Amino acid sequence: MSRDLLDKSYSPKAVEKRWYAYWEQEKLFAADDNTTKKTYSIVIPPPNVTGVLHMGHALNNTMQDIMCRYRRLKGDSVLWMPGTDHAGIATQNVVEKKLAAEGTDRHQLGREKFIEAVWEWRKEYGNAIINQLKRLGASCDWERERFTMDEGLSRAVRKVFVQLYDEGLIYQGNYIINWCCRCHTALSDLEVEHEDLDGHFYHIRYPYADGSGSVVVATTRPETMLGDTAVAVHPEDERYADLTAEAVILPLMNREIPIVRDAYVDLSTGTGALKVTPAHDPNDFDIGARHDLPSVKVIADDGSMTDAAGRFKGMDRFACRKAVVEALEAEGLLERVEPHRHSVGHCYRCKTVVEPNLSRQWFVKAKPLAGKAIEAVETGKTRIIPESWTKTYYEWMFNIRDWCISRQIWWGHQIPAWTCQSCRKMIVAMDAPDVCPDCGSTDLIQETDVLDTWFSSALWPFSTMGWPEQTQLLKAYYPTSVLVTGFDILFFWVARMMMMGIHFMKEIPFHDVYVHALVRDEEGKKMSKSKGNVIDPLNVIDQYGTDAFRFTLAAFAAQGRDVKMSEKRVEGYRHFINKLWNAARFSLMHIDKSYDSIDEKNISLQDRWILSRLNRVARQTEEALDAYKFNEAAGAVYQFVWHELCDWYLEAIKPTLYDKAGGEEKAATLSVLWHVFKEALILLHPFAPFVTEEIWHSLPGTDGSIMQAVWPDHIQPGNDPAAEAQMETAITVITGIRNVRGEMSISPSTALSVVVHPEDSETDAVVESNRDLIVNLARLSAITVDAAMERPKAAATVLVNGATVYVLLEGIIDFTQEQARLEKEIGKLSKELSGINKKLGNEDFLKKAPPDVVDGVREKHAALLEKQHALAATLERVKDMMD
RNA sequence: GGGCGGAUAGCUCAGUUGGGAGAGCACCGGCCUUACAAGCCGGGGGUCACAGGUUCAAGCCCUGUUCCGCCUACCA
Repeated sequence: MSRDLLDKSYSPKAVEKRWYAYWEQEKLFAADDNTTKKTYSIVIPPPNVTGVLHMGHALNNTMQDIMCRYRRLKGDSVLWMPGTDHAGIATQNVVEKKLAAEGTDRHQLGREKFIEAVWEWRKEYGNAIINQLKRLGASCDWERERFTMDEGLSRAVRKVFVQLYDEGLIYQGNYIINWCCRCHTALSDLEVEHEDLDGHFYHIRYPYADGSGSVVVATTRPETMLGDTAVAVHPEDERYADLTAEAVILPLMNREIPIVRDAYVDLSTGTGALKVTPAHDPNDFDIGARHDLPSVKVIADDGSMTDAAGRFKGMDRFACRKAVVEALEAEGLLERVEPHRHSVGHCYRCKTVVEPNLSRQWFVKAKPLAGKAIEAVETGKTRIIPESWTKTYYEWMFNIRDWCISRQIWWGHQIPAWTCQSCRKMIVAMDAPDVCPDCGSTDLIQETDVLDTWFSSALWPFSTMGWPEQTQLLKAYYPTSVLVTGFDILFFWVARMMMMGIHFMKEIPFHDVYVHALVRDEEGKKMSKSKGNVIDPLNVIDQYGTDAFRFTLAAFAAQGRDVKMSEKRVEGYRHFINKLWNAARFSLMHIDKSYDSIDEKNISLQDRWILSRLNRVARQTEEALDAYKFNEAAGAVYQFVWHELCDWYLEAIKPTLYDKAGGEEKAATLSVLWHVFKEALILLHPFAPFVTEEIWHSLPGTDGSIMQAVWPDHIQPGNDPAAEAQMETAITVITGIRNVRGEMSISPSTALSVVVHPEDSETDAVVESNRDLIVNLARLSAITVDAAMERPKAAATVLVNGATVYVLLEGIIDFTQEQARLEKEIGKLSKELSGINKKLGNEDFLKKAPPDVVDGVREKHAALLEKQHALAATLERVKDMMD
C-alpha cells in the first residue's frame, strides 16, 4: 500500500475521500457489543433531519471525533452513536413549504398522506447532514444510525409516555400556554424566543358600573381587553380603600365585570389597577382561578378574533389592536399612549409573535423528576464542564415548571392516548386498544396531538442503544462517557436527558457534560443568514481541507470562550498541515525501513532530546484532552511538530542523514526518526485524521490503519532531563550566533568562525561534544572551544549561560553596529535588574517570601549582574577599538 | 429584575497551588541554505479596562466603576 510522496504540497481532496471510504469499508468505526475492553461512549447530539452542516455542528462533532479517535488509540472500545432528529415543527414547515410550491397544502392532503410525504422527503433529503458529517471525518458507528421516529425509538417513546402517565407524572389540563398562530401549535416555554421591541403602553379608562367615576388600566395588548373578566387592585391599596363600586363597565363590550382584590397587583405600578384577561395572560389566569372568574377567549388559534370579540369578530389580532385603539379614542376612553419597549415572545421556528392562549394540553410534572437530576450533579456523579455552567443548570432545575409536551402538528410521535366515544374513558397504552376496558365499546379515537420533539430526544442516550430491551450494547456502553454540546440546548435537551435517564435507567446518562461555546464570525457576531456573515464549513473544507479546518476549530476552542472563525485562520493551519506533509516527504526520503527498537548506544544529543520531548508532549496532550482542553492539546502538538521536530531536530540530523558512508550513527538516527515521526503522526491523528492516515501508509513498517495504532505511552528511551538541558545550552549558543548574524546583517551564505570560552565544565563538555551540531545549525566554518585562548579582537561577543561566544568578524565587523547591539543588550539587562534590585532591597520580601523563591531571585540577580559587567567590559573594548 | 462571561501586543486570543508577560497572524530586516517561499533566520512592539484593597509580591484573590456580549424572567 506504500506510495511515494512526491507532491510538494498536500492536496486534501482525493486523500480525504479515499481514506474515509477505507475506514468505513474496514469497519474501523464499529463498536463491539461484547467487548471486554474498557469502554468509551458518546451519543451524538442528533442533528435535525432538515439540517445542513453549520459551524456549530462542525465544532461539536470535531470535538467528539477528537475524543473518540483519541480513546481508540488509547485502546478503549469506543461507541460513537449517530443519528438524526425528526424535528417536528421544523420538518413539518419544510415539507409544507414544498407542498405550497406544488400548489397544495397538508389539509388538502390529509394527515395520513401528509405524513407519507414527510417520510418521502426524509428518504430523499434526510441524509444530507450525515454525508456532511462524514466529510468532517466523523468516525461514528454508522451502521447503528438511529432516527427519533424509527420503530424502536417510537416504541421507547410510547413506553415512557405510558409509564409516566401511570405514575401520575403526565397529565392533561386547561392552562395558558404559548401558542404559535402560524404553526398552529402549542410551544413549551423554552421554544419561545424573547426579543425587546418598541411597542406602546395604552392607558384605558374603565367607568365604574355605579357611575361613581372610573379607573385607568394599562396594557401593551389592548385587543385582549375584549376578553377581560375583571379589574384587580391590591387589597391594601389605600387609593381604592374607600371604593364603593364593585364592578366596572368593560368599554366597547358594555359588559359588567367585577373589581377583585388580589395581592399579585403591584402597588407601585401605574394606577395600581390591573385588567384581568384569564384566557390570554398567565398571571391573569392565576388571578382568575383564585377569584373564580370566567375565561373569555377572544383570540382564536389562527390569530383571528373569536365570536366573543363582539363587533371585532374575524379581524386579525393585530388589525384588531388598531381598531380597538381607534374605537376607544372615539369614545374618549383612551387616556394616553406611551411608547414602551418590552420583550415580546416569538416562535423559535417561524418567528411569529407568540400568543399566550388558554388551551387543553398535555404536561409532564417536572419537579419530581428534577430532584434526582439536581442531586446527580451535586454529588458529582455527572460533572458539567466548564463548571460555571452548573450554576445555570441548578438555576433552571430549581425553578423548573411543568413541561407542555403536546403539539398540534402532524409530524411526530402521536400521543398514545385514546378516548372511548361512548363512556369518555381515557385509555393510555403502548399499543392501540381494540375495545374500551370499561364499557367494551370499539369506538375509540386516538389523541390527534403529537409529542414535543424534545420528548423523544430526552430518551436518546438509552433509546438508541435498544431500550426498552436490555441489550448487550446498553450493558457495555451506558452510561455514556461524555455528552458534548452547546449551551443553547442545555435546558432543551441535557436537563431533560438527565431527568429521563435517571428515571428510566436508574442511572445517569453521562459521566461528563462538556459544554462548548458558539462559533461566531471574525468580528465575534453570531452567524446568521440575515446578517450574511455565515461561513459554510463545507466551503472551508473544499478550500483548505478537513484537517486544517479541524485543527483550527480545536486550536481556538478554549473553554468558555466563543470561537471566532475566519478563513484567514484556517489558512494558517493549512500551512501547518502542509509543513507536516513536507516533513514527511523529507523523512521518507531517508527512512528505508522500520525499526523495532532504538539503538541507544549510538544516539546523539538531538536524538535523546527529541525522544524526551516526544514523551513529554504525549503526556501533555493526554492531560489536555482528558480535561477537554482542546486548544492546549492542539497547541502542544503543533508546537512540538513545527518548532521542535521540524525546526530543530530535522535540521540537526541532516548532516547525519546525508552522510553517504552511513555507519552506526546514521542507523541509530534513522531509528529515532522513524519512531518519533510515527508517534508524532499518532499524536496528530485525532486532530488531523486524513493527512496522518495518508502519511502512515507511506511509512515503512506500518500495518493497516493509523486508527489501529497505539497511543505513545512512555517510549524508551524517554524522559531525559539532562539531554533537554544540554540541548537547551546548544540552542542558546546557536541562537546567540544567529542573532549576531541577523543584527549585523551578515548573509547566511557567509560562513562564520567562532571561539567559545566555556566557564564551567558542563558547558565545556556540551559545546565540545556537539561541535558539529553547532557548526551546522549556526552555519559556521570553524569553532574553537578553549577557555585559555586569547580573546579575539575583531569579534562580536555573545554571552550565554556558562560560556562566552566570540563571533570572529575580521574585516566584516562594523564597530558602530556592534556598539549599538551591545548597548541594546545592556539596556535590556538593566531593566530586568532594576526590578530585581527593588525586590532584594525589600526587607519584608527577604523575611516573608519562601526561601526557595528568595534564593531563586538571588541567583538570577547574580547571573544578570555578571552578564551586565561582562557586556559593559566588552562595550568598553569596542569603544577603544573605534578610537 | 436576576445571573454568567469578557476587557492582556496593531488584530485574534492563551495564561490556577499569586513570584519569568506569552502564542498565532500582521509588521520590519536578511535569505530561493539540496522537505517545505504555504518556507527559513533574526527583530521591534504591552500602565494586563479604570479606581481602591489584601499580600513581602497581583494579569491572577477581594470590593467598586465603566464598556461589550450572552442567558434568563409573568411586571400589567
